[in-house]
Parts: sequence; structure tokens; C-alpha cells
Amino acid sequence: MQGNNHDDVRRHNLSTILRLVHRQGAASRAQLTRLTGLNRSTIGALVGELVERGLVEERTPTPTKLAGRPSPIVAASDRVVAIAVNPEIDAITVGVIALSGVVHRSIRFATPTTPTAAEAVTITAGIVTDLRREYEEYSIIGMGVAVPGLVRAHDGLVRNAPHLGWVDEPLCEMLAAVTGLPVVAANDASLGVTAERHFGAGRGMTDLIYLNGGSSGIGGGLVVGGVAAGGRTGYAGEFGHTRVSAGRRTDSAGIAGTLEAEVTRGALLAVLGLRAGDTDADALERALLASDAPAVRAEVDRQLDFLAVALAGAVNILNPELIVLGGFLAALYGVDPGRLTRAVAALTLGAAFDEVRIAPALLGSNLLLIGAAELAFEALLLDP
Amino acid sequence: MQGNNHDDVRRHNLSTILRLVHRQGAASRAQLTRLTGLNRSTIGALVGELVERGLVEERTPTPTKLAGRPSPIVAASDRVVAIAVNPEIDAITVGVIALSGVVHRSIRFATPTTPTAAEAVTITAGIVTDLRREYEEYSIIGMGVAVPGLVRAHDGLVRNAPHLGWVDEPLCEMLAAVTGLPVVAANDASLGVTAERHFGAGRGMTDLIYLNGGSSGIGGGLVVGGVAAGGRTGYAGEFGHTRVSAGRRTDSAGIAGTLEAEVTRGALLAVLGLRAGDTDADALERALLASDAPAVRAEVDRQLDFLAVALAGAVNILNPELIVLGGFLAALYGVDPGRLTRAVAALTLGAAFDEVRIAPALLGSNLLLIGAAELAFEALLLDP
DNA sequence: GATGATACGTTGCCAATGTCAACAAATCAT
DNA sequence: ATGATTTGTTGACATTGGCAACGTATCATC
Repeated sequence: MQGNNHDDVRRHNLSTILRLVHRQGAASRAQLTRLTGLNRSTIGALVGELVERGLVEERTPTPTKLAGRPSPIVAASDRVVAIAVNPEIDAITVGVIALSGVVHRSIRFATPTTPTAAEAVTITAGIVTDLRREYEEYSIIGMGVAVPGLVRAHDGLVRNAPHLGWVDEPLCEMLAAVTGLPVVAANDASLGVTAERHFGAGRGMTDLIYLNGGSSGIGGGLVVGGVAAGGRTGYAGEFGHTRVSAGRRTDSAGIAGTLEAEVTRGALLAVLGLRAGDTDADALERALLASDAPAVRAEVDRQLDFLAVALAGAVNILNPELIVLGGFLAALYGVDPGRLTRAVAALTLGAAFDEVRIAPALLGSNLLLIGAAELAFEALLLDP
Repeated sequence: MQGNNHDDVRRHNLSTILRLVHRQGAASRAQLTRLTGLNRSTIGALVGELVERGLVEERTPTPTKLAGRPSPIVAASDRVVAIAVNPEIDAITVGVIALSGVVHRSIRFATPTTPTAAEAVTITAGIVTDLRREYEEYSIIGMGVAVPGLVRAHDGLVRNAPHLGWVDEPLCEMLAAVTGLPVVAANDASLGVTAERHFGAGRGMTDLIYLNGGSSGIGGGLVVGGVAAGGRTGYAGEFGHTRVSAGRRTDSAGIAGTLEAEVTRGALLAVLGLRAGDTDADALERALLASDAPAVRAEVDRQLDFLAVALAGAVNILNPELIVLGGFLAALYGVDPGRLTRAVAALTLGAAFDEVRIAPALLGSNLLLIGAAELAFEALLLDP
């Protein structure tokens, strides 16, 4: 319940323009005029200000074969960057992503053992020091961290990252203290849905669900009514613990019959006779498609049917436009898209939900880095 | 992606003030100054405009025992009203609700048979004609309809209201044509959550879930990140079709093992030996509390445990602050709150979600009328 | 009951912003 | 070259909220 004043108008308009060129790519001033509904002169002034601040660049227009004065192209700068960090079990990945969407760098630093939070901070700080030299001419606006675990929304405290063994680690504070950059963190899957929504399969949509199948469980994120839903404390999206069967298998939290207990990458690898280390999501999908062993097929069907129960539950509650599947869930889906689609349809209120689509994630290995960078950019986009 | 101009600022500020006094009750100008962050002079001008338009009234301040010039109390007008309509199986209820929150009238028109859409329109139009005479001095700003079924968001088409037997009825159009008022409609449960959120158990919260148990099924609504979630097409909130068991009982949509199949008012009445017609939610709760028959207790426990599965699934996905239970679900909860709370906790990621609360609905019989009126007020609140 | 302290509404001036209309510039078609 | 079309630029303008000074209404104290 806040009032608006003049500065807010300016800020909102600058924000709107910067968001447009950041999310939807370069646009001519004339296009911006149409999209925002603002006056030509206003657009001129606002773009001028953004250029002055180095956030956007104006390029000479490309010939359009149309009559009329050509309109300069406004593009988000390549030289305004965020640093994205993704700590994992066996590596820490650090990326440099520009406001333009370009991924300048992606560095994977393998760790011999699962890093502690302190080690992750030290490693990240080292890489950032190098990157700072390399990108001296650039403007580094902040750092975003994608954490595989529960992250408290308001301060970025890592409440519990089971696979890293982190509990109540003030990761943001630590990284901010070492690097001097503003640092924000969020759950990796919720960043995944942000990335897919703005730059991937869910472009421009206001209601979508993202489920990611990782080696250690299933997480997800959701966008509801155009807002990335974090829930009360930022823990929303734990699809993995939805009950889908009356079985006795338990998940990482000790709950029986959940999606995460029944639908696992490990079980797929086991029936294929593969080892975890050798197989990424693409290789898994290829292997699943190549195999015609009945046991493999049976396991795939079993998992798809359980996945359908969880998805149907979410669809009935959220009525999304799109369900995006990432990680091994995309592989699972790829083996028999029809089966999953039909199973979900059978468990939802048919006609009403027939517009729901299911699609594999589009952004591959850069997904989390893009999502984390987006998180870091958010402050800038809100108030350029 | 819209730009802001001067008019938008004014509109936003007027809207903010009107929303404040509508939702949070009367407030002094000084309080408004603090809440909005706007200047005293600005508040003066804005309140003056709202008074001129008849939307708010200024009262002489009550003695506060504080030093300083007393600040006039600004209150939403009693004389600006919306008409709320709720068609049901055996009656049509029409209410007159003021912007101040006062429920001026509530008329229940019993119908001998379940009304068709055309009959509902005729009956409503008749009542409205009378009300118009009665409230001649008032300003009727529009009509909101709470429909027990799926309502398409963008045009208020009633896609399917199973218990009324309505399919693809252009209810809004019909009512607007007959009454000449702007008419908006939405699912009853999603209006329930709006009402509880602004005026009931979920006051001021940004993330909550509402589940209503009716004689014919379980519906619900959700607020995610401060936004009433309608989903892609407005069908969000169908909690009743979440799978909670491997059983064979089916729900109204023919899906087996769902919440709506396992948790029913009918089963509770059956073990109590009561008839549907005689028993409202309060009477049901009293009967359940009074009975100590093992069969009753067993049925209550069974239903509570299934309800917990559905709630836990929603909690893991949405991480809400509060779950509001209405209708017979409130009665069920009232019998053994602890059992439900414990069961939900056991099925969610314990520590992370321990802030979730469960509460019965506060707004009784007026719930839907208040929600429907709120829907009608929304246009006015957005642009006073 | 006069005085001061406190809190708040009112008034006139000011800065900032977006709009508008007129004009200039850059392209295409003839 | 000329006109049509589209768009950027410029300066005048209206509107808005902020601000500071002033007026007003209450309480506390003597």
C-alpha cells in the first residue's frame, strides 16, 4: 500500500523499457513507443538516460525496406553483467552473464569432495577475483546464487541443502563480505522456472510449472499469475514430496509414497544397467529410447504414471498454461510424451484443462546460470 | 509492459487510498499519510477528490487524548454498493454490500427446483428491480456473481457448473443485458479466498489456501504472492480432484481416489445417522463433537488423514502462511484440530514449513456475498 | 483560563514529468 | 527531384506531488 510520486513514474518507465529490451531482445524506439504506450518524446528522453547510464546501447537501424525515417535500435548492454554461481555436489559453476542475455563465460570448478559453504565461498571468491581483472571494463552489478536446497526468501539464508550438507548457512552474507558485491540467492528450481519463463519454453506466459529431476531428487518452481511464487518463506515448489502412491518407498525427507520416492533417476539407470557418473540427461534419454527391454519399458511407464499423478494434482490446483520438465524428467517424457499427456488428462477435469501443454526445458546447461543472473539483475531492472 | 503517465499516478494514489479505507476500515488522514508515504497536502487533495465523488466520507475525529490537532476520519461510503449474487441448487441469494463492508441486505430466494441459467437471470433481475427502488439514493456500481463451478476468467462464461447443470452459459452477458449493470462472475471458492483474505482469517496475508467443503464436493481458491490465482483460464483451485488414496471410490468427475471421493459430507452424515437437509455446517460440527461412537470417530479420522494428504501436497508446492477451511471441512477440523495439524506436518518438509497454520473460515454465511461484491468493487478500486 | 507544546490541515510556490504540436530528418516510391 | 511516410527533436504546457510557512485544534501546565 504505497503511494506513487513523480520519481516513481520515471523509475517505472525506465524499468519498463529496460525490462523490455532485456527480456524480449533489442527493439527500435518506435517499437518501444508502441509497446509502452508512451510518447515518442518520452521514449527519446528515457532511452537517452539509459544510454547515459551505460545500460543500453543504440545501434544504427537495419534497412527495413519500409518508407519513413528509420528508428534506432535499442539493445541491452553486453557490458553490464551479473555473476552467477551454482554450487553442486562435485563442482562450483560460475558464469558471467550480460544484461543482453549473452553468456560471456561459464567456468566449472570441479571439487574433489562436496564443498562446505566456506569452501564454496573461497573458491567463488577466487574465481571472481580473476573475472574482475578480465572484465575490468565491464560493469558488474551483482551476484546471484542458485542453491540446490531451501533458501529463505528475505535474506537468502540457506536453510537446508541436503545434498551439499549445508544447514543454516548465511551464504549471501559471506559472499557479499568477501567480494563486496550485492549477493542474492534462491532455490535452483525456482530460478529454473524464471529462466524458462523469460528466455525458454515458457516465454511470456503468466502461469507455468517447472519440475526438475536431478540425481538426488525432484524440485520445481512455479509462476502464478505472472509472479514467481516463492510462498510465505520462499520454500514453494517442493513437488518432489507430493504423495503419488500408497507404496512404502521413502524420499530424502523420509516421507513414503512421494513423487521423489517413486520417480528416480537411479531406478532408470539401474534397469538400463548404467552408472550415474557416465550419464547426463541427454545420454539417459538416448539410452532409454534405444532400449527395448520390457523391464526398461515397464519402469518408464511406472514412473510416467506416477509423474502424471503429481502433475495432475498441480494442474487441478494451479491451472497452468505449460508444464516444463527438466533434467531426467525431460528424458522420461521424451521416451513417451503421449503416455504422460494422456495420463495427466485422465486425472484432471478434462475439458477445462485441455489447454495445458507439457514441454521439455529449452535452456540446457545454462539454465541455472541464467536464472541466477536474472535474480541479480532484478534489482537493476526494478530501479535502473 | 505499460508505461506510466501523470494520470496513472493520480489513479494509483486514489486507488491506494480507497483500497486502504475499504479493506482496512476507516483511517484518519494522518494515518493515511503514514501508510502511503505521501505528503499531507497530497492526501488532502486526494481525499477531497474521493469525497467529491461520493466514495468516501469524512467524519469528525473521535477524541484521542493525544495532543495535537485531531485528524478527520476517512471512511468508505455506506452508500456506494455492489449487488452480490449466488445461485445455488435450491435458492438464489442476492445481497447488497457497501464499500464500507456493511452488508445492507441479504435476500434468499428459494426455488422449488434447481434453477436454469435463464431462470436465475429472471429471478435476479426481479430482485434487483425491487432493490433499485429501495436503494434509489445509493450508488450501485455493479454486480458480482459467485458461481459453484468453472468460470472462464476473461469473460465470465460459466463453462460448467455440475450441480446446477449449467454448461457454457453466458451468465454475465445475460445479467448485464437485463439489469444494465456491469456484471462480473467467478468461481465461488476463489471468491471465498478473496473474502477470507481481506476480511476474514487471512487478513493481510499474501500466501494462503482456502478449501471449502460443500454438499456436492470440495473446491478452493488460492492466493499466491498476494495475487488471487486464477490460473491460465480461471479454473485454478480444484483441490477436490487431488489424488489422496489408491482406493476405488470416484468423485463427481469420475476420477478415483481423490480428496472429493474420500472426504465427503455425506459419509459423515451417514455414520451420524443424519439427513442432509437438516444439517448445516455448525450443526454437523456439534453432532460430530457430541458423538462418541467408534464408527463416527473412525470416519472422522479417516477423512482427516486424507484431507492431510491433500493439504500437505499443496503446502509443499505453495508454502502458504495459512490454510483456511470452510463448510464441512471446518467442522471436520474442529473435531480434532491436532490430528490434522500433526498429519500435515508429518507429510511436509517439517522444519521448513512449520510456520503453516490451519484455521476455520471466519466469515460465515456472508462469505460468498462479500467475495462477489469484492469482485464487483475491483474495477472501482482500480480506477476510482 | 492564558500559555506553550504538539499535531495536523491548508496554501502558494516549485521542480519534475509526460503530452502535444510543429518542425526537421531520413527513408521509399514515382 | 518531389511527395508521402515514418520518426526523432524541440520548446511550450498542464498536471502532479513535494515542500515550507502558516493557520488551527487539541492537551498539559501553571
